[in-house]
Amino acid sequence: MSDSTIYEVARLAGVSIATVSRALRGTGPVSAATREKVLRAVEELRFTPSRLGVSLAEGRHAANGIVFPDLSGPYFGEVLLGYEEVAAELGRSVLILSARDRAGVPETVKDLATRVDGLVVFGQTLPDALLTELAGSGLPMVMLAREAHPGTEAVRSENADSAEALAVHLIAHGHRAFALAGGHDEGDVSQRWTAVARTLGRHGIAAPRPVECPYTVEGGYEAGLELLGSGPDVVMCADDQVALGVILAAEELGLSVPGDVAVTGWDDIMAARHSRPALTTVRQPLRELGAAAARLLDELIAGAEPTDTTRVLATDLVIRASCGVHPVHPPEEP
Amino acid sequence: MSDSTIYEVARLAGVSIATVSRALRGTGPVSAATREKVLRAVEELRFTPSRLGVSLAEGRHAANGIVFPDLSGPYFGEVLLGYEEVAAELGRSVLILSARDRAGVPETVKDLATRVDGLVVFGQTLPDALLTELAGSGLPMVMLAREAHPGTEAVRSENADSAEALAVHLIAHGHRAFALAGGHDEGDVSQRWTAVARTLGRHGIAAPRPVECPYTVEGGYEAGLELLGSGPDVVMCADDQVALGVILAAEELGLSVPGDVAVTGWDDIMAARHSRPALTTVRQPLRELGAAAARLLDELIAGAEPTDTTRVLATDLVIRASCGVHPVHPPEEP
DNA sequence: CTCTGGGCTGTAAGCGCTTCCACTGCCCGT
DNA sequence: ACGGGCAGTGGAAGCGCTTACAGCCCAGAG
Repeated sequence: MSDSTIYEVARLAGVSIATVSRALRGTGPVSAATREKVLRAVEELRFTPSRLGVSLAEGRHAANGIVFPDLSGPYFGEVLLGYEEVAAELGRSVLILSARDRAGVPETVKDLATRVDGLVVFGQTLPDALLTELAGSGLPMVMLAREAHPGTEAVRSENADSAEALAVHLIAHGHRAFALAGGHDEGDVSQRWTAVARTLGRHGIAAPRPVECPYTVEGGYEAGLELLGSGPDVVMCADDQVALGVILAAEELGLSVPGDVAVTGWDDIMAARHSRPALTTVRQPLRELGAAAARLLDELIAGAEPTDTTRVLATDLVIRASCGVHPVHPPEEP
Repeated sequence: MSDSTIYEVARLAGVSIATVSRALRGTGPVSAATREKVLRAVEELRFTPSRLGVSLAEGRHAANGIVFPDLSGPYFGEVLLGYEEVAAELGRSVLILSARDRAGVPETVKDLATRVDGLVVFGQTLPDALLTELAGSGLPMVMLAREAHPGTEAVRSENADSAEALAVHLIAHGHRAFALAGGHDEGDVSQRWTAVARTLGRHGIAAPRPVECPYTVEGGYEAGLELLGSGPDVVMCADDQVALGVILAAEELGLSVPGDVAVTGWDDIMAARHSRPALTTVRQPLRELGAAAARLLDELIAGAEPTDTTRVLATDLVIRASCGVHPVHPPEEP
């Protein structure tokens, strides 16, 4: 952008750059006549202050970053949207970074860190050592979809209670042979599996070991082919994409859902509602998750001390057809 | 980020900042011993050069922006992912801006423009006057999902041919009473409707006026309630979300899809494949769209002159159940 | 033994802006 | 009539870095 600088504006207006700056930001006294001259010059030159100069002088970026894993799908998009919206309201630009190539990630993230006033980090995207280093350097950070790391804040949605409620519901359906699809290494998911295991245990049901798979439709399909061989009553999945994949696998194997096997997801992505059968799942407040992170980050940037606290957002159990047919099934609002 | 500066590194290493800079970037000769000292100091201070300083001195940001409309849904997320991936490969950070609140958009975009080396702009997100001003200021720009604006490059996916193919397919199904859901004001969509109208005309079928609606499930639902009253054979929708909404509306009205009315979408979002019935649609190469935009932008930033050219990416007609039952319907790969 | 040419370093001039400080008038109180 | 105060303004010092440009020293050439 071959933009004009504050010097050209000052020259054209016949004043000093200090006056231009004051006139534009409304800091310090400027006579009406002078302001007028400055504004005219700004108009004529189509001057917009260089963010670089402003940031360097102000010592702040008016921008913050968000780093998320490679995963595609609707989940991150939604959270990102909520995040960007609030950040924009707070006058901050948003830098995104997808930590896909493990190789250069630490450098890339550190570079990102010098472009922003604060950072939101998704789940287990970054190694703990790096988080510690970043937090230690005084970078305001908010963790998303996991517990707070020392020196940060965190927001996640509720896991254990909803998982228990879902398990209880499935048990009430008469399901006894459970299968779990989707690894348990990630913070959020492992909390759910733990709660499920506890709940099943209380009912005298043995908790299965989750079958690891990528959180994609393809991953779910593969896991489904493997799982369904043992003839479970129900497959609980780490997220909706996995569940959709499992349903495809069931179809492939000639099994009816929920007739032969029930399937549940997590997240309530758009496809969950439109799938056949419609997916029983747990709705996460994705936009709110992003929005809350943006607000927390803003507080930290404003000077609040990190409290290592994890905020928990409520979820909704969404009962649809995939977990077993219900006597009454009121239509959803569009 | 209370990071250390190059001065502290220089002092600790006992050299000048110029030497530190040279040692770190490998520009200019530095003795092995000195380099060693510098690296040790960098290590000890955990020094990462401030992007602000570097950019100001280099006169480049190593970052580019992307601005998209308010719309949520899977579409933008996918494109964004493709964009970010390539941008990262090219060593550029990505700033995102959602142009939702019409009020401050010009200022916000201009501010964004001073943070980046180039900009990708989605569809009709920004008024033409603003595009002209930005392009006129020498900002490298790539338009996405629309024709090139003077002074820019553009990438979109193919519209007319696929729309015609889809219309021909529907006619072959025996459908005659067509309805169109989703406004025609946007560049991409209007190209499709034009092609559909032409095709229908060739078959002596009157082309209907598209019913305007937001490109969301809700919008499609409302439009569906309105459209389905006149008993069309088939509803062609501006995108998959609208189509899913129309299907819900049909369900609400007790109509079977595709028995009573066929429905088609556009984009092939994830939900299209899992919906009941599975949606006949046109697959857009979303990631590639974003990736191509990133590469084009990089060329412009590297100094290429804008050619006002629009690249067109091929699409795939995806025939599923929603347009009418087919004798043979091979299962899709997961 | 002097001269020359590199190799290696440091000095300093920006890059575009904000803001502290100093300075000039001018109005007002006394 | 005179000093104080303040609105209005310009000068200049950074903010953290890159990069000419210049200087130094030493080896090899003549």
